[in-house]
Amino acid sequence: MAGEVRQLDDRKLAVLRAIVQDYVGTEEPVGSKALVDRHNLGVSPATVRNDMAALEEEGYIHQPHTSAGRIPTDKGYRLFVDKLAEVKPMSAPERRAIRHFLDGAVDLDDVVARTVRLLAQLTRQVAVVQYPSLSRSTVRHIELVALAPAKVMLVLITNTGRVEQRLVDCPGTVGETLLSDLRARVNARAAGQRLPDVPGLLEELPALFEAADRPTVSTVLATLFETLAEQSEERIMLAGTANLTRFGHDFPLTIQPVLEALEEQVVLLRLLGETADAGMTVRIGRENAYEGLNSTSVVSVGYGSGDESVAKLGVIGPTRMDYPGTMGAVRAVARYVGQILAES
Amino acid sequence: MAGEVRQLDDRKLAVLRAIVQDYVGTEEPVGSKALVDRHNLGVSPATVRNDMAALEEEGYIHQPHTSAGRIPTDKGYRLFVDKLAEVKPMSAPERRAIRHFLDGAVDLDDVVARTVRLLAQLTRQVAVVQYPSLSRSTVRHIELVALAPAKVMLVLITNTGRVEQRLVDCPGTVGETLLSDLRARVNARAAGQRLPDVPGLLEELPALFEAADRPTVSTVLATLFETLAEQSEERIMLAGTANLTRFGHDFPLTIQPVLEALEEQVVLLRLLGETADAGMTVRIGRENAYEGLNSTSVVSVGYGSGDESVAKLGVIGPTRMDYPGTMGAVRAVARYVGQILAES
DNA sequence: TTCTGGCACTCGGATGGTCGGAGTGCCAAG
DNA sequence: CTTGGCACTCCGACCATCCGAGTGCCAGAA
Repeated sequence: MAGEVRQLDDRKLAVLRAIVQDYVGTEEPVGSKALVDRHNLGVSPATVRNDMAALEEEGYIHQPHTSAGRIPTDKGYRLFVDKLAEVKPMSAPERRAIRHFLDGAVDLDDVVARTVRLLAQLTRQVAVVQYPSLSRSTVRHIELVALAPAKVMLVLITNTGRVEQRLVDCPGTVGETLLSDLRARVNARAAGQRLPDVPGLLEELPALFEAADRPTVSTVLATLFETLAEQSEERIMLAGTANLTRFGHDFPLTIQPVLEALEEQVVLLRLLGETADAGMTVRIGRENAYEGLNSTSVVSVGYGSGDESVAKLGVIGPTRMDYPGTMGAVRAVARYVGQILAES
Repeated sequence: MAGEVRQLDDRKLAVLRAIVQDYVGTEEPVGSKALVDRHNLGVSPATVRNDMAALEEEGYIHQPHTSAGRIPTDKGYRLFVDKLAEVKPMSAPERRAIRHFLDGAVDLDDVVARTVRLLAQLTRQVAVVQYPSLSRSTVRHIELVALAPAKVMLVLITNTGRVEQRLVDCPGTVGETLLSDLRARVNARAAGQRLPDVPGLLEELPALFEAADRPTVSTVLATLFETLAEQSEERIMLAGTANLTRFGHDFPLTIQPVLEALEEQVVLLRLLGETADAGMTVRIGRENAYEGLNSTSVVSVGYGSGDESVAKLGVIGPTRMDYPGTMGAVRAVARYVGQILAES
């Protein structure tokens, strides 16, 4: 008995899978007849209809009008993603192309720019790439440059290639001796350390200097700490917004909030922030906290130079997207970006 | 006689001006009756109709369908901009708001980001701001940092606050003495100079070093020259794409090419590049070289810290835009950005 | 000569009715 | 439990009609 119930459920799942696949392909509600024609489920349309009724009862699919085909609901897509779909790996030529395209990058900006374009092209959707975040990076070098008697430029270089600079107005004239002394000490302690740990390591540094120099040292360090902490400096790059126009022909109403969301770095950062550190995150329709993205899905994943993720990237598309393909592309790109970062 | 002809022409121009204003306001073809109702031209609809016929004959306006109102053509807008419209100055509160909003910026990225958002908000259109170009800037400081025995990081800081960094792989180990010597000499010659002039000034620098060090010096200099020359590093920031959705309700067909154009930095750079160095440039519809922007107008202007323009900014909107207001906003923002840059 | 009121005409867009077909739900039989 | 049959629903396309805004032109007034 249990076996037969199981059998039934399997078929219902197969029907759901078929509905999702067809709908993603055609963008039109799919009916029972079309289903049996296109997929060789070994049953008749009438049977499929019964299954559909059950699936609808459970909230996995839904019909826009009484006598129309069915459309997957968010819940339906969710089940599809969780249970029915397998991430589609990139083909060998695709992998080569990714590799080749990313290999040409000359600096971090370029890596990010190439990545985001590549992702947009591969998925034909909107791609988002976050710059390696400061908080996960380590210090490669901290440079202090005297620009004027009381002006120092502070340059922070991270292992991910990110460079941040700040102008420091010092309370008094800054001698070259003091500056190189400070530079040496700061680097000795901070180099190789994770950014958030640095303030702790430099805490008693002013005490090591002569009283006269302490204000200057403190000022410089304060600016450094600010720079380290500045989460607001999280940056993001975007590409493929033109793909939004393919979202369906009813879209004028739905494209505007999406574009607005994409302009708000804060929204995007939060979006990516919700990505799990390991594994891929898929947020479908209403699962997105931000209202403007209620009819879109977000596929995101962390990437990093080592095992650890230093930032996130992802794509944003209609809920009716090709999940296996998209997930495959996102995963592959994330992996290669990680490799590139590790090499540089 | 001549006086009477003149009179006629003046009225026709007034009619054209009225048509442009009404059409920009309502987004609907404007008929003769509506015109005389809304503007107090002292004549009857029939007279206006005659003038309209003449204007159409001349190609300044056009009717989409036989029995519809008139719409200005690109040529009509051009005449309007050249002869009939006056740039609308910003009101005092608006100017204060601009000033205040831009004053909060902490670094160059922030200035550009704020500017572009501000411009998008003021004009309710798509805004574009080019980063101060390297070729117009001068060197503030060049820093050399040893990262590894044979790896040097080169950091170029310009007077506009731009920072460029490059990794240099040197042919051999680089001693600290050599590095500081090189740093001192380079800065002594290059500081304060315009970027394109720098290579010339450093040309015989290798000759001043010992033979053993020359390969290293040359390598570093080569990278520096590359960085200086890298026009491709021209960067641009964009905001307000969501405003595209207001372009009219027929827009699905027209929004896509625009979005595509906006994604191509190259297109945008060329667009801004065509801006006259002094004064404001307005390109209307077909006047834009890029095909995707054939139904948009671009208002752009140079900005700079001194009298000289170091970069361009502008907005992109439908040909049916509020030219006086847009031009006013663009001019005002450019002026204030210039001031901000001059101060920092 | 220039402007004006009148008039016939055009044509786009809205309204509403009809019709076909895709798709459904249900039922009775296999 | 599956299947074929059947009645039913209802969307969307198609078509005809109609209304009104707007035009061009003309004859008369200023």
